Amino acid sequence: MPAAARPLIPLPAAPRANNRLPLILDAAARFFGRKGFGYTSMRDIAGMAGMLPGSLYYHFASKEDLLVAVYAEGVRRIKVAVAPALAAPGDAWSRLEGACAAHLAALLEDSDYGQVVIRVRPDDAPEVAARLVALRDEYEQVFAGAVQALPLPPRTDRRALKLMLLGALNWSQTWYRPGRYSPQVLARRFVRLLRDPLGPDCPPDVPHRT
Amino acid sequence: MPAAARPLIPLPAAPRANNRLPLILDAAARFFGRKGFGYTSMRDIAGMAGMLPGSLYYHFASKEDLLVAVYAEGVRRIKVAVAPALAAPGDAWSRLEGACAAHLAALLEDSDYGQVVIRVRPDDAPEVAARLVALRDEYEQVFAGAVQALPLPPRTDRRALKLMLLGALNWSQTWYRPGRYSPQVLARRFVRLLRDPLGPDCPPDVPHRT
DNA sequence: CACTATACCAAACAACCGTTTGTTTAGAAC
DNA sequence: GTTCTAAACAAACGGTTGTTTGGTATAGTG
Repeated sequence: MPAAARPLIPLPAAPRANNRLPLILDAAARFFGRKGFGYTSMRDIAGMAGMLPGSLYYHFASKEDLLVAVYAEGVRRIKVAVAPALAAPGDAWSRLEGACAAHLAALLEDSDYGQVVIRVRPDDAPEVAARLVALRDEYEQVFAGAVQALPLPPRTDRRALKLMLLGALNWSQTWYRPGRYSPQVLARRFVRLLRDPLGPDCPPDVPHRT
Repeated sequence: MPAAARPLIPLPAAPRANNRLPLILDAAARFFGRKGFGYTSMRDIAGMAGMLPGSLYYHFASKEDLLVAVYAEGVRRIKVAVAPALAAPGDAWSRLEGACAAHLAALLEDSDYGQVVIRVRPDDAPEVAARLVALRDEYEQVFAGAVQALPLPPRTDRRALKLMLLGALNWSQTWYRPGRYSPQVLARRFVRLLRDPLGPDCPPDVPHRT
């Protein structure tokens, strides 16, 4: 590449300053996350973004394509939120707890994008269902890694453990109301229920460093 | 009111023999459970019941009222399925396991009614949301009883335990495919993950009677 | 047999849906 | 200043939605 004073090719067309695309994504995320995909109309989204319904189709070919964009951003944000917890110092259990707390925070408090990933079922958008599943799997493998890193008794069903924990976390969206449990407290309770013995064979007074 | 040989008032009108109301409920349950409330049209339901859309309104005043009927029947069936497990002999842990297995079976395999209760969010039908929540709570209290009966270490957060377990069970609807895990196996794995110690402070070789 | 409420059909209603089409505006490039 | 294009507007499209209305066959009762 010879260093020209100015590029011959104008660089994929400089985007305009007042690009309202992120505004559309935000509006879509809000509605998709709170009302669901099927219950949200393009008019809802356009209205919140301050545009007309038809204008959305300049940016996205269809409602389902718009969902994919929001969904992908949601997965990206959850991954970004969870990543530092997975790289934190300490033992594998506390890292898992941190990941759960971050997962919950991204899901329940931080933004609407995370809620979309959990709430919207891929089947709701049949045309792009496969892509949504792939995006979700992408994240779940990250989470599965945290479970894999645990020092567990041999012959423990780690898959069941992952399914159980992730299910409990995701379902919290249906009953969570701000105030009672914070994501941090909830994550600690859940992980502790798994790590510490509850059965009658193991005495409850085993000390733990918290 | 003079005691006549036969009642003067014809007794709330004897229902006709060929009453297709259960057929409507079955069709509605199937669609609500598999596609969701908003994605199901009255024409879908009427078509499967072999009727015209308008005919449904003889039996139900609105789509949301129809949902309430299906939802109530779903809750009833889950309760009926779980009840024997809660009354079974044995310790509280095995009773909880049985309840989880029954809950899962009603949710994943038995019929469409159970799926409706888990899948349909009360907010999807705003007009009757309160009634749906009340119905769901009705069952959850039954389940909470099973958790309450567990012999747990003092200061255990039983509410968190209930939320975690019920969340894990309900979320299974999103990933469950017949074949890999059976409801019985899954319930056993989940309960065992809670009962048995996983943490490093308690040795894994503690024997359990299964 | 006559009567009445039941359980449906047939057809339409207004509202809303996702999407398309043609046109206009605003900013950058030459 | 002209040209080009990104980014919007304005208005409609056909189709589907939940629901209503009016009529009708039928089964059970007196």
